[in-house]
Amino acid sequence: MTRTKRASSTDVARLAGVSQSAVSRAFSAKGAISDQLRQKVRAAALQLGYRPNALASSLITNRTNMIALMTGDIANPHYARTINAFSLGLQERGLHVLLISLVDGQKVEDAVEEVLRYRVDGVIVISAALSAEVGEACQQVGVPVVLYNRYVKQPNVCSVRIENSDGGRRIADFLVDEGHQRVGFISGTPVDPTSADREEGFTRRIAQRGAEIVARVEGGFDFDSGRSGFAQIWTGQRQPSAVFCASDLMALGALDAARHDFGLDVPQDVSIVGFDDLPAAAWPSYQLTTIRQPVEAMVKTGLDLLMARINDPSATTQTVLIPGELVVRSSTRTSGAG
Amino acid sequence: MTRTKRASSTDVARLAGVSQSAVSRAFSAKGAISDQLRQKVRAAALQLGYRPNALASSLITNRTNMIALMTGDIANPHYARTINAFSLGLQERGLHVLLISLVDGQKVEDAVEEVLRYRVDGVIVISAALSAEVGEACQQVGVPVVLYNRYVKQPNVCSVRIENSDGGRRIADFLVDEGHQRVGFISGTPVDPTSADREEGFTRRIAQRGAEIVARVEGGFDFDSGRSGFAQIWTGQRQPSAVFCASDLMALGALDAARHDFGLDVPQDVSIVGFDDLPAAAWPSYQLTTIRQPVEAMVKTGLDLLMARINDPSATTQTVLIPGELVVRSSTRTSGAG
DNA sequence: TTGAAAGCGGTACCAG
DNA sequence: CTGGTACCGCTTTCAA
Repeated sequence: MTRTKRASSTDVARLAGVSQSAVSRAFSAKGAISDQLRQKVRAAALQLGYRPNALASSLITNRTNMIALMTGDIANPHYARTINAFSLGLQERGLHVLLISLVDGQKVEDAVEEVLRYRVDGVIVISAALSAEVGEACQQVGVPVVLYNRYVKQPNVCSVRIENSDGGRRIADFLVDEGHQRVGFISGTPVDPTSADREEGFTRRIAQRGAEIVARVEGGFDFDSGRSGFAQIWTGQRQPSAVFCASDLMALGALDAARHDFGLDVPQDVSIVGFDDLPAAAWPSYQLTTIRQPVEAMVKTGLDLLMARINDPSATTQTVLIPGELVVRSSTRTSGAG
Repeated sequence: MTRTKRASSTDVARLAGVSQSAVSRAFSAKGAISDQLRQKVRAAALQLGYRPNALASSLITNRTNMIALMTGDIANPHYARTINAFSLGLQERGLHVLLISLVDGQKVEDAVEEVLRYRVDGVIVISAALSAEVGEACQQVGVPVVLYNRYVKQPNVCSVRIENSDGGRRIADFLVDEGHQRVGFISGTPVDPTSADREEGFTRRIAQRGAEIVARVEGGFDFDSGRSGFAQIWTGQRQPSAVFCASDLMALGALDAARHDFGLDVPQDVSIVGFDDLPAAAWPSYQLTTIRQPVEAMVKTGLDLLMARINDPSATTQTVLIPGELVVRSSTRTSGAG
């Protein structure tokens, strides 16, 4: 019984002996229709395996109930949990997710162009890769955009992000408080403002406190770059007593490098700090000191901003900054003095 | 200049002084149209910020170029990398991803129902949660389905999966070869056939080889259940010399429990084996012996199956079994004898 | 409440 | 190659 063509509202109407309007009303929540008629329609629909075509209706309602989620590498656990939270949150709100993975070399504009063809009701940008062009293009066609942990000097684009600079500052304070005077830093992808901001706050405060950054290497936010970054630092001219990595994943790599590639004792020989508070940061093997990103809260905020704009496109745009929380575990030395 | 209404092909046609058909052709790859006309149309389109409405065209072409990806917990690294691979592969093929996260309590049928409204060209099921109903519903409306690491006794549904039973068998052989006689097992979610198959192959072969399963606990595929599962095993009546966990994530938890909660030496005191070969399995802290799932190859196969069915719905359905590969690292003891 | 008819934004067939 | 026209499946006035 393979049917090559799906039943349409016309088919249902014919079978039920009612008008097409009746079918439409039977499936719409606020349709003014008698129970009796609705029953009849539903029965016919069931018999034909009819399901309303959401795309056809979008044509007239101007709502697709689809939101584009533009992301970077999903395999990166930080993105993974963010996507997960957004995906669940959107579904709870009755929206569907059009997932776009930005590939490294890919032209961002093309991806946006593509998405706009699908008439999504909104766009959420999580990726590290894009920014201004997107806001531009979407704004022109009136599609609300929310930037997650990104920002752009553009008006009319909402964003939520963690206080990166402040996070870096807290880590600097913490390390100096614990007696560190020579520290190192492993950055994320060079172009990423997230990494830059964390570094800025860190660097500035380290200097203010009279400590010194004796090594800095460029990483790429992934495990391996943390591992090789640490190696580069440790084999360099001056060895720091603590290394701050711009992301947890890199910190895990750095920690493993310290322990397993160099046979060091962490935190006695060197302290390691990350940023994000991934689940793995709490695993017994790592016990990483880090800045916690309250993902749930951030995602909720992002969704609220998006929904607000969708429901009222003229609503003022907002930028919400969310403070991180220093989570001290045992990858960092605690000074005897307290 | 915020426009509340987007330009349509009619608008472009009017501005360019051409027919609507011309606009359509100008944006379709195989449109028989002169370069000159195309230029003119494109210019007008650019001026109006026009983009073809993919949804409207789907109405007539019966193709949306959207594929539903139904998944479980994205935060689980195993799912994350699978989704990543599918997402990239689909994009390469010019398809878009409608991402559906199955929530635990959620009725699967509802999710499918929802997806079918969007007229996706195909469905890929990665989740642990669903199976038969989906195939049923989709098949009735002629939407190709591919099951990833799932199966169902249903005809007309394609699937790819790793040889779970065989993987369990190989691990049993490996452990016995290395001199283990008393082993333990931590399962995944009880209802999951993936876990059951791995266990079946493992258990049977362990018995065949004259070794013994001295402990078995139920886990849930996550880190914590591996950790607590190991604790349960180790504090039980008889301690095994090796524990096989139905997934890597659980194995990492078990390994951490052994080392950090019980102060054991892995692999001297106890060997730990997982299944999946997550990136983390290769991290220096873990060095987990496991069965590698060739994710890229499996996903490619899944996509090929899906595309074949989309292009020819009458194509015969296939089930592809892909063998896993035993990856021996240092979480397992190597017998001196070799 | 119910039905008829006019589109929503495109595509495809047809004649020229 | 180009334009006219019917129609995809649904929602939404507007009358009845």
